[in-house]
Amino acid sequence: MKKKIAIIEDNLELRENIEEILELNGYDVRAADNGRTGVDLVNDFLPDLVVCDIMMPILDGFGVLHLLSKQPETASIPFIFLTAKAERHDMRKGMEMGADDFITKPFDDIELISAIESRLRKIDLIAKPFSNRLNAFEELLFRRGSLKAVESFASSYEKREFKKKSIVYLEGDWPRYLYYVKSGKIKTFKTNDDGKELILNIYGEDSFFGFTALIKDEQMADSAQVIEDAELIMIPKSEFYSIIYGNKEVLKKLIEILSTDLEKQEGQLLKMAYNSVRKRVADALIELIDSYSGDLKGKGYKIARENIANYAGTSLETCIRTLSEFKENKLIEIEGGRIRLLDREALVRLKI
Amino acid sequence: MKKKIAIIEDNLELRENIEEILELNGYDVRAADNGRTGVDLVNDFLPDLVVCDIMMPILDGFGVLHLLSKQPETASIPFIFLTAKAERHDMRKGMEMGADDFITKPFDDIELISAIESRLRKIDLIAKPFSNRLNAFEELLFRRGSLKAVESFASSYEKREFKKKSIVYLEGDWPRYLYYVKSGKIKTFKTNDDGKELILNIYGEDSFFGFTALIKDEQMADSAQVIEDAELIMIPKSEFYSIIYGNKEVLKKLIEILSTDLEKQEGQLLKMAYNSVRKRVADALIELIDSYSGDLKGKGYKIARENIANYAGTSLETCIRTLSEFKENKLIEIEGGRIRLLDREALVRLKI
DNA sequence: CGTCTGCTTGATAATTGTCAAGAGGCGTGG
DNA sequence: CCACGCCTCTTGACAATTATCAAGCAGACG
Repeated sequence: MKKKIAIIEDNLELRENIEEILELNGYDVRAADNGRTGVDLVNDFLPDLVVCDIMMPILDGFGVLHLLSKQPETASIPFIFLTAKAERHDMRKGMEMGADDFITKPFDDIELISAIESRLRKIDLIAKPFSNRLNAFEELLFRRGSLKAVESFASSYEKREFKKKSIVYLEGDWPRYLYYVKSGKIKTFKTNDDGKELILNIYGEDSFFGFTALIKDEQMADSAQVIEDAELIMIPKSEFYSIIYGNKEVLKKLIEILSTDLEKQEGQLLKMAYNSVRKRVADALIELIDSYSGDLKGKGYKIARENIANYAGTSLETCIRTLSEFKENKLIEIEGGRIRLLDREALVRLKI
Repeated sequence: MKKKIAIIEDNLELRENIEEILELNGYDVRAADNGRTGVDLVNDFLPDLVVCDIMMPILDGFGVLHLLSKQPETASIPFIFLTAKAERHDMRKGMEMGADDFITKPFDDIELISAIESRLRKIDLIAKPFSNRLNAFEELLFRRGSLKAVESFASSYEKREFKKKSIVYLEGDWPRYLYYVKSGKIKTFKTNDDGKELILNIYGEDSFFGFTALIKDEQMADSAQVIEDAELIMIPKSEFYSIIYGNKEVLKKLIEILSTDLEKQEGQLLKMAYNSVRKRVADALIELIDSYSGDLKGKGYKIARENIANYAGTSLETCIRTLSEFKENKLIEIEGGRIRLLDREALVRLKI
């Protein structure tokens, strides 16, 4: 599908000129001739990018940017200013307000197109739907090489294989890497004074872990252990910082990820406080099986009882007893230690 | 104390000129004459701001910025590029890499100083120590007016008074404001299917709440209720977005805040799973009393038992029984319903 | 003065953890 | 190939913890 671009420019000649250039380059273009109609156009057209003059009658470029950045639907549309020769003052103001780029008049076709393409390419990397929680982030990390921003960016990161049960890091370690799971499964957990373990997360293929400690540059607050032979890509701390702090879009994504996690954990907390063991075990089972998705569906899942117990925050024996109950109630089936769901819905909706 | 500025510039005349200007303006200035020594200088001197030429032999300005942004200690030092006339290409590249401003040669004293001061002022707002979790963020929000970025920024937000027990918002509402507590106390909580309530947070004077839902623009995941007559300042959604998304520094702060919260909640989860009611009640009591800090120290704190119970995730009666135990053990004192800590340390360190 | 609300204690039942012991599977070394 | 030890899974018995229902008491308030 054609990319949509909105142009806001009061000068007729210039406006038509830009429209023509962009249409020739295969974009779907609409234009407005002042700030106010421009804002309406953007709200209506929801373009992939806005090119906007700064000096305009009625509502100037800054006003347009301000209005658009107030609405979540339009806040993240890339915004390129047109400015009559680089006025530092304007530039500074625009940057502070969140403009993405500047094109100074007069400009030629190539300049215009290259500025637009560079910006669209960049937004493409991060605008992917948020289905797999870290997809966008990942793309940004791994495709970054192709943007050849700086030569010294190592194109390949360290890759290591970890055997089942081996420790990736321990609570209290200083963070040195961001980890990306290429294959296998990792659990992160915390241990209390009595040595009881609570699993916080299970990371399967294609996910990142270990960034909270990196962000704060503090000791790890949890431990990570392999529960299925894994291959991890380790992105060094320094790379992580330059990726994170260099780019506003990555920061935004990261904020979304963190607040999603936060909400999820609030839910967990409520469950842990008041749900019966029965419900907690059911939830843990569902969560674990989902994170094992695509394994051995026919035969059922081989999941260590201890992991279920530690995820549900209960003792091993109680957990096993509850599983036996589920078995009697025909909710699950156990065969050779492998668990198969018979009535997933009932497990999810469990009343008591 | 004098602000420290590092200058990296290969041209002798220009370098000495800048040094002189800045020293006359009361800064503590050091200079390096190429990129490599410049990086060493910054690592050593840890300035409040770096002014750096782009075109230099040995290691150019981009290289310097890249190296500095890899190290957490130097990643957030404001970075101003000197560039020979606004080359759009360089500017774009620099912005992508995280430069904060550009000064184009030739420039006069006023330009240089104003760029530096504007940047330092901005960083000052957010660089405050992170003692009260949201102080920095707050400053940014409320002082923003003084930066007079855009006239249309309303200088005063809606302010409302809430009586004890009144509801600020309910789980499932759509977010419309970011809330700032000017006085009083608010609790946020979730309710499970049986109607049991778990308190997630207590917000006292000078703190913000309600932003997770705003960030994701989704329905509220918790409810908020007043537990002590409160005065709330309500920052409309649209303002929130333009503040958040317009500024990289705010984004960074927000990430820190979120990951701190996330870590704290992981700890909570562990406690909720395995700690005895005794420990949970002790923790809840400490947390609540801390959030009531500065109230009526001498007489003890008037805290509803129900709130302690809901924070600890236990039944009201059990909570009261546990408090009675604490009283017998001389850990606390209860007089006219007011609770006073006698042995805070013992409560914190409680074994069983 | 009555009524309401919040705090406290008692009795009892339900839930969950702990200790103990046995069954079955799996790999290893003889 | 088999026996052995080790590990995980499972069940039983019992004790400890915690919730629930019920009732009384004190202070606040109209």
